[in-house]
Amino acid sequence: MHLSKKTEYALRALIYASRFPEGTTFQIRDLAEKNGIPKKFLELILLELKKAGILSSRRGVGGGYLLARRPDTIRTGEIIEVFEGSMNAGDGKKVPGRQGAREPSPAVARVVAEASRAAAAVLSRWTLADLVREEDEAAERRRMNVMYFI
Amino acid sequence: MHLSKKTEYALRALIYASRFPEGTTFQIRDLAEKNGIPKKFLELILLELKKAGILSSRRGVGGGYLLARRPDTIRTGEIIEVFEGSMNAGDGKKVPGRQGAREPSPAVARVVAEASRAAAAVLSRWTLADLVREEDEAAERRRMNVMYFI
DNA sequence: CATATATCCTATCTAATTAATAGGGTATAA
DNA sequence: TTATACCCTATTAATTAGATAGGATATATG
Repeated sequence: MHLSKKTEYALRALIYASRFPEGTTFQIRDLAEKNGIPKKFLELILLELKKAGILSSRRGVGGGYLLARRPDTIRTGEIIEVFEGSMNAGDGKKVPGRQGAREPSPAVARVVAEASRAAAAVLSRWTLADLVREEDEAAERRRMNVMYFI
Repeated sequence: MHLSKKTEYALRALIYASRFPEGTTFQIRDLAEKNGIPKKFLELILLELKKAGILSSRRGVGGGYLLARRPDTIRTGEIIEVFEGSMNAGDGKKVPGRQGAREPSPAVARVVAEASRAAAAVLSRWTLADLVREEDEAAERRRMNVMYFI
């Protein structure tokens, strides 16, 4: 499964957002600088996350973004769907198609749908809170490894 | 999960190939015409499937392509991997990356890897023989529906 | 109320990837 | 020796992803 840069940036942004105390905002500029993400590109991404009801925002001086809900209620699959479209079948926009082109085989469609559902099931088991915890544990493991080698 | 045109064409081609008696060949031209696939494009695809050990071929007059193995030994995942690359993590070619860019979060990597494995498991359960059977059953269902409406 | 701040919005540009063509080369049966 | 059908490399066209650009709008604060 391949994630686009948009999705990757979105996930990093939301992990970042999760580290702020509930109700306090962060600024795009800081997030962009600290994570090496192009600021203007990040604006578009956060805006989409807002429209999806995952982030909310306050404009003007002292404003910024913040999570719209608690991290343990935001599923990873929900985030990915915003940028990659539904993992499940039948989400595609119908294009006219070239002359002579046939419909994709129903058998293929079914297998793909089943595989997508299997992946979606995993992605909906993991919440943003799990990602943060996992990230902290990975950092801790790295720290222990460094100590081991000294 | 999105399939590229190449993968779609490859799957259609292999379902088509499965319908010929073992050991008999079919021609690119016929396959292309009957399925509305650009012939020259299809050549490239069949060639890749041959290199992957899924098809074999005979050149010259009376030649053509045929399955290299029996349909019930060819897994759907194997076919898809030829064109989409491994479903599992760590298959990407490392690109230098822009200044300031960070590594993708280990937490994200892990979730994606788990989701990919779940999808790959489904795709490796289904064989080409299953696809053909499923397609035939779908056709039969359509036929019954038509009768019902008469 | 002026100003600085920070989000909001739409359009455009560029690079990369995918899809498709093109034009012969090579093996083989008849 | 000829017609057939796969084999191979290169090029072009179309689409999508990634990134920039330039301002519009809302708001806290002096």
